[in-house]
Amino acid sequence: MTEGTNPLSFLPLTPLAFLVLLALADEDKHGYGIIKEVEERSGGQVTLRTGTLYTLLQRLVDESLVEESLPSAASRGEDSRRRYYRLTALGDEVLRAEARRLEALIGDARRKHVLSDTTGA
Amino acid sequence: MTEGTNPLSFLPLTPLAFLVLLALADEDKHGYGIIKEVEERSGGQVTLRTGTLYTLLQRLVDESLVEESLPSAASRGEDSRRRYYRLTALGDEVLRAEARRLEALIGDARRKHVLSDTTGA
DNA sequence: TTGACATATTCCGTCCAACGGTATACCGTT
DNA sequence: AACGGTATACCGTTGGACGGAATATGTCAA
Repeated sequence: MTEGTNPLSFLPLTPLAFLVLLALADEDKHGYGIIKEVEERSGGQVTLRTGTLYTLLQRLVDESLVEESLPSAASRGEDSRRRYYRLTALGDEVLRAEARRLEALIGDARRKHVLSDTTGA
Repeated sequence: MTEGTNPLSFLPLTPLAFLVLLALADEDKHGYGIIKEVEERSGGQVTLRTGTLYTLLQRLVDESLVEESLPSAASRGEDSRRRYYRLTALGDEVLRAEARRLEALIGDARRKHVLSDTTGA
């Protein structure tokens, strides 16, 4: 790995990379499934084209944030063309680190009254 | 403006664009000041080079998210080389929209146990 | 008043992620 | 076998970010 294994060295993630890692956080998914999840989750606002997703996915594999996984028992019998991906331990750490970074920025935004303040402070 | 005035059409912002708009949220700043704020706010983690910042700033001006502002009364007497920038009404809307988008994603991350859950749910 | 250093902006070449679309192929249904 | 939906791969182009050099002004001290 050319970037070392320090999660912080991967930040900030591109918006799309964050979306993809987040989509893989709860369960392994195949490429097309990721496209669907991202589009639905954004309320159809973000349209993730195939050219974008598959090259991004390959990049994430190259960076060891994601790895291909053999179809699980649960997915056996499904479309054989599907290639499943899952987060690596490093990918999971990077996702958490980015989520914390964004959480801190949201806090800043609140302090600057960019967002309504839920705490009443 | 080539992109219309719908704030949602600007999303997602690049991580750097979000950082810069957020830096301008509370008060007008000059380029170098933005660089310092972003670096300090990230704990020295993000190093914003001049080439990156000034070209980004110009792009934001072209997109009508930011505009140059004459030095305010408060800043008069300061370094005359400084060029001050402020959010436009559109820029403010875009910043808010992006903050809300990120807030929603942070919620997803919590639901997926990527982040610790502050609500106890 | 000149020298040194920090501040501040501009400009340039390179790199790479994202974009948009096409090609290919397999799936299920009719 | 033909069709629409699913699924991945490939490719040329664009544009934001990168890294640094160039330029110039401000400040302060000797």
